[in-house]
Amino acid sequence: MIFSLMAKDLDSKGKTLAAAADLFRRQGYFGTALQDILAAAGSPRGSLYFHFPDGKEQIGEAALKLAGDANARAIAQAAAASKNAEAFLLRLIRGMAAHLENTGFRDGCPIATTALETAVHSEALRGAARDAFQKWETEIRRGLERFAIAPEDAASIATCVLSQLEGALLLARTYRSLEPMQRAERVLTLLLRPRESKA
Amino acid sequence: MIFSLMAKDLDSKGKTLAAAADLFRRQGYFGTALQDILAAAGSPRGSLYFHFPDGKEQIGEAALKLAGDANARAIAQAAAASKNAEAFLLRLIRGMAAHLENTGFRDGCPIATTALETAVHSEALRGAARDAFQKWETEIRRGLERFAIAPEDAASIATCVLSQLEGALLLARTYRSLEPMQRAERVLTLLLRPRESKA
Amino acid sequence: MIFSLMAKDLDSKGKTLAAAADLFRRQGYFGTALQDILAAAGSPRGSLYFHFPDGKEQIGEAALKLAGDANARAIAQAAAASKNAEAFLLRLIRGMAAHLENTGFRDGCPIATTALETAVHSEALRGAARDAFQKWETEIRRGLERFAIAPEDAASIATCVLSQLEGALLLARTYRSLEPMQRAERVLTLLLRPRESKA
Amino acid sequence: MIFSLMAKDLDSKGKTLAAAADLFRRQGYFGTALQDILAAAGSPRGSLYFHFPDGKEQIGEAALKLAGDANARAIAQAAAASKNAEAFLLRLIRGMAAHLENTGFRDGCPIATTALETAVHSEALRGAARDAFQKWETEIRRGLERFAIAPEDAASIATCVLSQLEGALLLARTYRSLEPMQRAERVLTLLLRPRESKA
DNA sequence: ACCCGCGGGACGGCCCGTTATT
DNA sequence: AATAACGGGCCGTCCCGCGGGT
Repeated sequence: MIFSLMAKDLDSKGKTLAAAADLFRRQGYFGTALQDILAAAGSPRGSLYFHFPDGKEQIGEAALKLAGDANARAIAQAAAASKNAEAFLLRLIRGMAAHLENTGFRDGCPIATTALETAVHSEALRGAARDAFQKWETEIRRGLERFAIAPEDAASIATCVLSQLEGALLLARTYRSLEPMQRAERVLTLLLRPRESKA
Repeated sequence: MIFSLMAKDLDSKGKTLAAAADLFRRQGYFGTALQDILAAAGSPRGSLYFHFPDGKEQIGEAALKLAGDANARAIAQAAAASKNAEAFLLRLIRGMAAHLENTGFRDGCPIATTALETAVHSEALRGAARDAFQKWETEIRRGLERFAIAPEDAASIATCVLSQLEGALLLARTYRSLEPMQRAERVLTLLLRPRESKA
Repeated sequence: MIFSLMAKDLDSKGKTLAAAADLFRRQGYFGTALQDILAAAGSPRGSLYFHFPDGKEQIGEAALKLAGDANARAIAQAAAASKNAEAFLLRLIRGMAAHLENTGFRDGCPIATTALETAVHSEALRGAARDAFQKWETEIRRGLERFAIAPEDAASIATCVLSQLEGALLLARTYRSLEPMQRAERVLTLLLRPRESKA
Repeated sequence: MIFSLMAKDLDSKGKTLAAAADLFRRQGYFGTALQDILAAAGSPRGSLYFHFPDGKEQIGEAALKLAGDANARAIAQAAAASKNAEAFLLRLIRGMAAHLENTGFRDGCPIATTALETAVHSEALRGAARDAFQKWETEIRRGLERFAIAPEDAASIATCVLSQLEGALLLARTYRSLEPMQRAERVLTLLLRPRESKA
């Protein structure tokens, strides 16, 4: 059966992965011990090596991909549920702000911490982080194009939107305050204004 | 003499601190071992706990403060050297982009990595990161006010500018590409436009 | 059919055993992981405990027996192919020297390493090693008796011959040089001289 | 004070080393865990990495050197205490046999096991084992020359003597019997006979 | 009935951040 | 203020059963 297979898969590998993604998001990559992941997932130590023969790095890669894909889907859904570009972007940032607040400022971006930690240490993890960010950018761009943003603008705006979101998340988490998130809304709005003739 | 004192101080404590700040910037807090710092500074092992009785956390705090203050000064100087607000903000981001490129995308923000890593682990380090970011915001705000930006706008714009810079640095480092930095310039320009009536 | 049975057996159990014997010879018992054996034999993991319910120790025992019997047969063949006692012993040591050289000094005695490693750890493996060595001694003794060596001398000489061979193999492997093997030939020759009146 | 310093040194590093040499002799290199060594020496875990920064391999090297040098000295002393060549060689083998018996066949050659185990795994350990064996050969040769053995013969005889000793030790340990040691005496005696004209 | 993918505890060695001694 | 030593804990992986497939 499909369901039992999925359930089975999620009991062993998927559960570990979900726990890993969660912990990497909160504590970062180096700040999370494999022990923590196993304890959170309720998995024994040895089975980990079976599913992830390359060890922690492979878990990190898979966790980044998992979180990246989940977020990409969420972005696409936000676009589909919004009736204009501004609503779309505001939905994104407000969703993040709400999640941040709900977790007591513990759950920030699931990629950023690991990306920064491993930018120099591991090419594989940097690559996984890059893929995740790029997927997000792509989804934001697609969402914008949905609302008739000119394609030549959408890509550039998407990058700025993502930068702003990431920066605001970083500050909000560090300040333990939603103010950076709220102020960031202004930027999102400004970015959607028709670009003036550049002289 | 002031100079000899500084030199002397920089031989023992300051040198260690400079090395720590550098390594934390590139490798993050948990990714940097005390051994690495000692090796980079050429300091002997035992003397570390003479200068920093509270251990690694204290070194981290001091390193964050060092890097934070240095950057705050650089922001103030950028403001002083610019003839209008746009030039000021562009100088900031272009300076960062140049540094990033010059170090092969190794030197990103000296605070962000440690801030994210320790947001949950250490209240002291989160506090030090917060202080650094806030000093930067303050300096950016002051720079903007220098160019007649309305005080009630300057604070908000400063937060957005810092968010955008941080986010762009994160993406640029992860992508190993300056494109996010270049695209971020648009945001900085947009933020300086006179705010329209919000209807 | 005998052949298909052998082939079948050698595909599953015998293949694993052959790989084990090979690896134990080169890397020793503790230096060889079950994983290495499985990888070399191309066998799956779980089937191992079907053939060897007692685990690694049982594999070690079987591998020692396999290598011991093969070598015993080789000794008997060497005796049969030689026309006098000296030729017999020289054939033995030169065969070993050639094999050592052909494998880049990797293939030494297939028993010695495991025998020494497990002399204290496992009574079963020490027993298997003892059986192998004793079979060799017996075959050497028989070979000598074939050439009219007095039975009361043959047993003693056989022990000395085996000791000399083993010691020379050890030194040759450690030195990565055939010189100990060549020098050992002298001992083999001396042992065959008629024993003088010990007066 | 020199003595207290020596005692101090032997309490930390030397004690660990002595325990390591002992355990490697009995259980082999891979069969001995660092934990075993530390437990036997009563040393704490972390100090090991201080004294031996390169880890187990470095301990192995040092232990092989320690045992090798001690044995080389013992050989020289045996030569000095003997009144002819035969007495010298018999003293060697009988001393080893006595030690073997006294330890219940647990203490064999302190080098051989590790030498065979690591012949393929570690170049450093193979080198250390080689050095030890060569020192022994040299001491045996010197001892023989003391008793007017022709220099061109002494080296060759020394190699054969060492081979015979090592092989006999291997068999004796595996058989748990002194017989191979006793029979080896014959070889030592034969080796000292004047070499005949080789025609 | 034979086989094997998957999962499970247990150490193995390494190294980290730290403290007494001097 | 620097050498010497210290436990703790991390990651890897080792050797081993339990259930489903064929």
